[in-house]
Amino acid sequence: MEYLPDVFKALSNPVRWNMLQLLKQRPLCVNALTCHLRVSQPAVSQHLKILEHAGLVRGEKRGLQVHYELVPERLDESIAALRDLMPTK
Amino acid sequence: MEYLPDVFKALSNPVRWNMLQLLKQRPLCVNALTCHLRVSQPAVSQHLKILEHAGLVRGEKRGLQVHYELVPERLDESIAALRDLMPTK
DNA sequence: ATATTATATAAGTAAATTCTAATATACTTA
DNA sequence: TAAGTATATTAGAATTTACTTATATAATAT
Repeated sequence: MEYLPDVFKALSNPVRWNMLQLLKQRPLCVNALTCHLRVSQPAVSQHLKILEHAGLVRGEKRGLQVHYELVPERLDESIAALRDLMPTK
Repeated sequence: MEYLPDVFKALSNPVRWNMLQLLKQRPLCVNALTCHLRVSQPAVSQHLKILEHAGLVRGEKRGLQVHYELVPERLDESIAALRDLMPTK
């Protein structure tokens, strides 16, 4: 559970939060994500790297494109960590 | 839900995470928190300010001391936000 | 009133974050 | 092979974070 601050750090940026919202429905390629956000393509790649390192998304190469999708397991672990913080158990 | 990145930013620091773990059981005053952590008292006060601004803790003055405690409602909201991100619903 | 104790604020600094512009890499197609 | 497209990486600048030291504020006690 030592990676938790990394996960929350990944979640703490508004651009990355928007990216996760976009990925919530379906996987998207870098270009599609870039079109929906107000930052450059390199910025999107950099944010994806942070999210991937935190284990929150996963990229799969498909021809020229890389399709990124959420990793629900990591979200589950984050939820569990927050729930563990609750005083009333 | 616009404050969410602030909440996750508050959660993303290891010192603050430790503080929340310490507050999980019972309220603690600033000095007690400082004794358990490796940073100075002013640093603890500054971290508490960030946690309080994020709505994750609340301080109550009791004589000379200020007792800080978790705010479970905000934790609940954060959990709900993460759950809302889950693809399989 | 003065001293003591607990906490908060201010000022300054080193390191981390986040962006853009430029460039590199990888794959596909003519 | 050469050109085009999608993504990643690099370098550098502006901003934010997180700390320490010094000081201020507030409450209590002598």
